[in-house]
Order: sequence, then structure tokens, then C-alpha cells
Amino acid sequence: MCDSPDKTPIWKAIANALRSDLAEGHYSPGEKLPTEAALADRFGVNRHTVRHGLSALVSEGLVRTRRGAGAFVVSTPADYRLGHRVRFHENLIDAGRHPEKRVLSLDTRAATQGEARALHIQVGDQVCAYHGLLLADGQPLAVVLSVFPSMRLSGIFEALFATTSVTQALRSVGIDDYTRASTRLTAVRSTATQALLLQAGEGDPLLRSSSVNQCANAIPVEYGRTWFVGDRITLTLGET
Amino acid sequence: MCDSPDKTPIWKAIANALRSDLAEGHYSPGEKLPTEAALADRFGVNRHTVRHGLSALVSEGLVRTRRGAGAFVVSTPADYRLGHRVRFHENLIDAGRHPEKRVLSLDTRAATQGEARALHIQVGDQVCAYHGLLLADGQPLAVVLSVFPSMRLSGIFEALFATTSVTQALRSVGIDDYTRASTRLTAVRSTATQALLLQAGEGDPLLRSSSVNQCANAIPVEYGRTWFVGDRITLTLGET
DNA sequence: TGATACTATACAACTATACATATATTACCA
DNA sequence: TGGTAATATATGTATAGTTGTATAGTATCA
Repeated sequence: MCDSPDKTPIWKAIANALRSDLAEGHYSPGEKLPTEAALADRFGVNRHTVRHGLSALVSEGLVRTRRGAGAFVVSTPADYRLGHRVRFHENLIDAGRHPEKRVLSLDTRAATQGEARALHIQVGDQVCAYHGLLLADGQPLAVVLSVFPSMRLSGIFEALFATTSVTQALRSVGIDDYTRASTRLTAVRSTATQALLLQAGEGDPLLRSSSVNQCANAIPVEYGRTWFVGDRITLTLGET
Repeated sequence: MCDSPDKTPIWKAIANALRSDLAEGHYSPGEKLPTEAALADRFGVNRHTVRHGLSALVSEGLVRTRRGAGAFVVSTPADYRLGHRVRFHENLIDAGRHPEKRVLSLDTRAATQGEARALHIQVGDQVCAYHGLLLADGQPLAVVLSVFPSMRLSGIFEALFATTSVTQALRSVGIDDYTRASTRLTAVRSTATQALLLQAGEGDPLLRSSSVNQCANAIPVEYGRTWFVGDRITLTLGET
């Protein structure tokens, strides 16, 4: 009966258009955006509507305005390289961003069916589950749920306590190097909890990555699920 | 004038009155109608009754409303000739309209799979991508995404900067003439961004054209995708 | 009694316009 | 060359007007 097509407000559409312009690299950090008047002209709307859209980008930290001067790009959505070797810290530093990891929880429990299949272990085998928040330049970028097979990596729990770096933790339990065995990507809508952690809107689109990392002799050492905020990331495939 | 025990509802009478006003040329295309409040006052009825009548005219395509701005008389759809030679400016001038092009973005990037296939180049080869807005008599008519193979057309980027005319830009890089090699048409619903640029409703039907233009020796020089607002255009096939 | 047509009111979203205020640019002068 | 004032440009703020939407109420007729 009452079907509302949920039309997107004009100001939001403008914010989205500008955001994707930023993501596609039409503007680089420090660069000046067109004036509000020019944007209003381009989109065929009133300047106030443009201002509303811009203020959304400002509150997201993508843009900063200076009265009398203009609107300037603070940061563009992060570029995150997916390939054979995926390292969170390296990737963001390469992109000129300041990476940060925050532990939400860390515990040992029995593996679920999906985790067991991914890690080639038995359902109920002990795993070390790491739940964390990834940030870039202080802004939440993704929530991550990493699962390690405890029996193969004795001491991993304590190692993850000591460092937030997966690479370092694995090294301290004898895994010197690891590579990406598989990555699967889908788009989902954020739950209320995820939205809260990520400082995003409930129902905002997230990029969900499920991946398995393996050590040198092809044995799975980590099964990770990551939910990136769609607006704040651009995934890049292939080597560089 | 006076209340007659007629069966026709008031809103329909209002619609008829306005319709005949339009037919008699009291308002010219693009002109603003009196506000709903003014009309309500003039007809001595409630604003909602006027709205009911106006909405009939809107659904007939005679009138278009813009929130906060008013109701405007719609101009008749432009005829757009599709054939062996397709030229935007020529087409609209022939139809007695005033054509205009607005650049939204212009950049050089790697070709996507679809673009590479259309232009007979390799995925990743550099292309010059032109994103623009086509207008007729000042009203948005279509958004267009044109892709040119940079390697075949050295200097095309600068040429497109200098002129909005594809014909002229191609001529300045040595392509004196080009013809339409293929055209594919489908109908789609507009996205929020497209609707914004086109000043149409979100989800309104668009006519999507994918075309390839080739130069004299049958080498593709442009791959264009155009989204026309359905009710502002009539595509004409064949000669004349 | 119920359905239909219209009225009444309120608020949200967007437009239009004007003006204040901060910044950038330019012209001019010592 | 350097400093200063004038001017233009751009953002910030305020106010009023217009369309879009929701809710509730009233009159009329079958």
C-alpha cells in the first residue's frame, strides 16, 4: 500500500557526486573545489542546497571551507591495494595516510563452521579471534574480524596482545611471511553496531572482504573478514 | 463562473482552465505559472485542490514543477536524428533549438574492459574521458560520457579543452570526418546523480545510447554513452 | 454508513534574495 | 621594490517565499 521509493534528497545527491569525484581523483588534497556558486550552477540548484551537501563532506572530514577563500580538499578516500601481499599498514602509508589499529576484543573460542572451512580445521577447534577497528588519519575506515588457528600458532593470543600488527604477531610465532590465498568481495548495508563503530550512517554501504592468508607452505594462518566504509576507500586490484 | 450543479470536480475544471490557457499561448515554454497559492486565491479554492489540478497537467507532460521554485511550462520534445552521421549541434539547430554543452570533467585514464572492446584497444590503454551535459534551450537534455583512444588521437585532450565540439576536436587532431559505426539503445531508470544533473526525477526513464564513431578507414575514434531524458527527446531513425 | 471531494493546518525541503564578513587580487604610490 | 588601499570574489547568515507531504476535519451524496 504505502510504498515510499525513498528518494534521495538533492543535497545528499550532490554530496555523493562530489564524494565520488574525490574518490576518482578529480581533485587532490589541498586543491580548491569550485565555488559554491559554480557548483550550484553546475547542478542547477540553489547555493544553499550546495552548501548543505558540502557541509556533509566537511563533517566527514573530506573537505574544509575557509570563509572568503573557498572549499579545499582535506583528504581523498583511501586507496587500498589488494593483491598477493596485503598489509594494512604498508598500504596506507604508501597512500600517504596515517594508519592505526584499535583492538575491540580478543579472545579464544571454538571455530564456527565457516571459519573451520576457511582455515582447514575441525569445527570446534580452538581459534584466536581478534576484533578490531582500522583507522586512517584518525577516521574509522573498517571493522575487522580476524581468526587464527590456535593449534597451529601456539602463542598467537599473547602475541596479538603485545602488538596490533598481524605481521609482527605471526612472525613472533614463527610465520615469517604470509600471502593472500583468496579474497572475496561483496557490498552490504551496515548494521547499527557497525555504523556506530565506523561513525557512519546505519544502512550505509560497506565493502565486505573475506580473505584467507596462508604461510609459505600454503597452510592457512588467518581468516579475516573486513567491512570497509564504502565512501572512504577505493580498492585497487592487481600489482603495481 | 458560479457554482453549477455540474458533475465535473473542481480540480478537473481547474486543470481544464489552465490547459486552455496553455493552448491559447498565454504562457510560453519555460515560463513560470502563478504560484499554487495565487491560483488557489484566484479560483477561490484550497491550495490542495489546485495541486490536484496541476498534478494532472504534470502527468500529461505539459507542466513541470520544481520544489521551492514553482511550476513551469514544458517545451515540446526535441527531435534528434540518428543515422550515419550524428552531430549534436547540427541536430538541434535543425530542430530549431539552441544547443549547448557543458563540461563536467575531462581526464585521462586507463580503458575499462567495455571501452577497450568498443574501441578495439587493450584494457589499460590510455583513453581520454569526457563527461558532459547537453542542453537544449537551456534545459538539460542528456548526460554524455565520451571516451577517445589517446594513442590514436594524440592531442585530443587539449583539443577537447579548447572546444566543446567533438567534431572540431577530432578535426584538430587530424580526423576530418567520422561516421556512426554502431548505436545501441535501451531504457533505464535514472540514478540520483543523473536525475540531479538532468533536473529530472529520480528513477525517471532515460534513453541510453551506446555508440561508436569511426573515422574514414573504419577505425573507432570515439565510444560514447548518452543518457537522454525520455520525455524531452524523440529519437528519429533513418534518412531525412 | 461509508466513500468521495474538498478544506484546514502544519511542517519539511528547496529557492530567491540580500547583506555581512573574510580572503585574494589588483592598482597605485612612495 | 614594497606597502597600502580599493575592488572583486567567496563563504556565512538571515529572512521570506514556494512546492511537497502528512494529518485531520467537514460536507455531500449514494
